[in-house]
Amino acid sequence: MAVACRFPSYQAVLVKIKGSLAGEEQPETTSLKEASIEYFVSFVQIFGLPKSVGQIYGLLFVSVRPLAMDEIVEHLGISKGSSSQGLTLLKGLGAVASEQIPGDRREHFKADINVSRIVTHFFDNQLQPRLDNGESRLKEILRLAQELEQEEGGTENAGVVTRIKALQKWQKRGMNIIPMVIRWLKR
Amino acid sequence: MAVACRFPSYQAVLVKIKGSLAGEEQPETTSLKEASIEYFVSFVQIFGLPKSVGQIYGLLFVSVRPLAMDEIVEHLGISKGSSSQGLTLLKGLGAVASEQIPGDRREHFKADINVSRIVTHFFDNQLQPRLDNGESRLKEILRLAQELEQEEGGTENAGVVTRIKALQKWQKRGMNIIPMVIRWLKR
DNA sequence: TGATTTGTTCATTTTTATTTGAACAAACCG
DNA sequence: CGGTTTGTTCAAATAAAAATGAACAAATCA
Repeated sequence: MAVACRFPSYQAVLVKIKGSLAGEEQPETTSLKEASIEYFVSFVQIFGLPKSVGQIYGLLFVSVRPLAMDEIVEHLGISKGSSSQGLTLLKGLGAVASEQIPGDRREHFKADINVSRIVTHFFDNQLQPRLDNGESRLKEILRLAQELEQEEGGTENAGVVTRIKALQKWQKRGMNIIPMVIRWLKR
Repeated sequence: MAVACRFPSYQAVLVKIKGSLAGEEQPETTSLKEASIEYFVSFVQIFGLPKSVGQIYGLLFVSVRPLAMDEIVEHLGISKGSSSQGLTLLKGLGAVASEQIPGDRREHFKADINVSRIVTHFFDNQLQPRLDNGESRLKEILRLAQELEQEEGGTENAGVVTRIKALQKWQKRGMNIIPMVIRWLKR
């Protein structure tokens, strides 16, 4: 499974236009459950997460009591496999917690709205490692560029080297801003 | 085309393991061009952008002079269509600029490393509108929950209403942090 | 212990996104 | 003008991601 921040796809706009011309009807009234699911589906899609993950969270978010997996499957009409994978992911993010209900063997899930924890988890586990990896790769790129500059003895590559060094500064800046944002969220 | 922040996909890990067992060989030496392309491909994929966009930017980033579209097509072995669409996207992000070279009719492209402008553009055009939309949707969700609470007269939904209000606070926080980050990047 | 319930895994299917390339338009050239 | 170069668009092909569901394992029960 994968997390990202998304733009609408190349041809998505065209599809939308065609859809509205074809006269797609939207339901006039929306229930709380439907509204919540829709909201979280589009939210998780910003981060490139599967729709099913948003559906599950949206359902749990407006549920008055924790739900068992088979209840989620039934409410959403998704497969057991998707539920299991989606819940595993959401637990991993710290976005849902599970508890036992006396006299019921099933695991029961509820939405956790500790956004600060979720974001921190995302930054630490997803963003930070990528930035760390990027740092060492940039070093290698700089090395290659400087090598070329020497070999050729020319000034042609000087601009490239400067550009790489500028990017390194931005890389560092990016890494510095993460703990700042986390601190601000926890405040 | 669509932008997001990505996790690796559900089955991606398995594929990796299979690959290493099959003994995929990596080239021992990497050129500057290759290293730069790889770097930016994985970078843009964090944001859910197509690989071709990263390839194009990576190539332009280490090019000593601006390149015409047919040169990009030739270097990368991608189609004219992908180049055109990718360059349009990158121009839209403010990540590449184009210029005319005297005596040559073709448009020439070069990488722009004004990261602050790119990030600002992303926040303003992608993130902010989504958050604005989210705000009004949350209001509707709250209304529906309060309606239910009244109808049933019960206290069952009280927890849900509280949860929605908590989420609204986080929504506001999210919207506040954007200008802060932008200001910090511009500093 | 054997039957039943609960939950996970992963090959296959389905859905969605990206790339291609041919058709087209627009600008330039002689 | 007609021919050529440059660049865009979009239907179709390809590639990638997500969902399904059957097979399996593990826990509980009677």
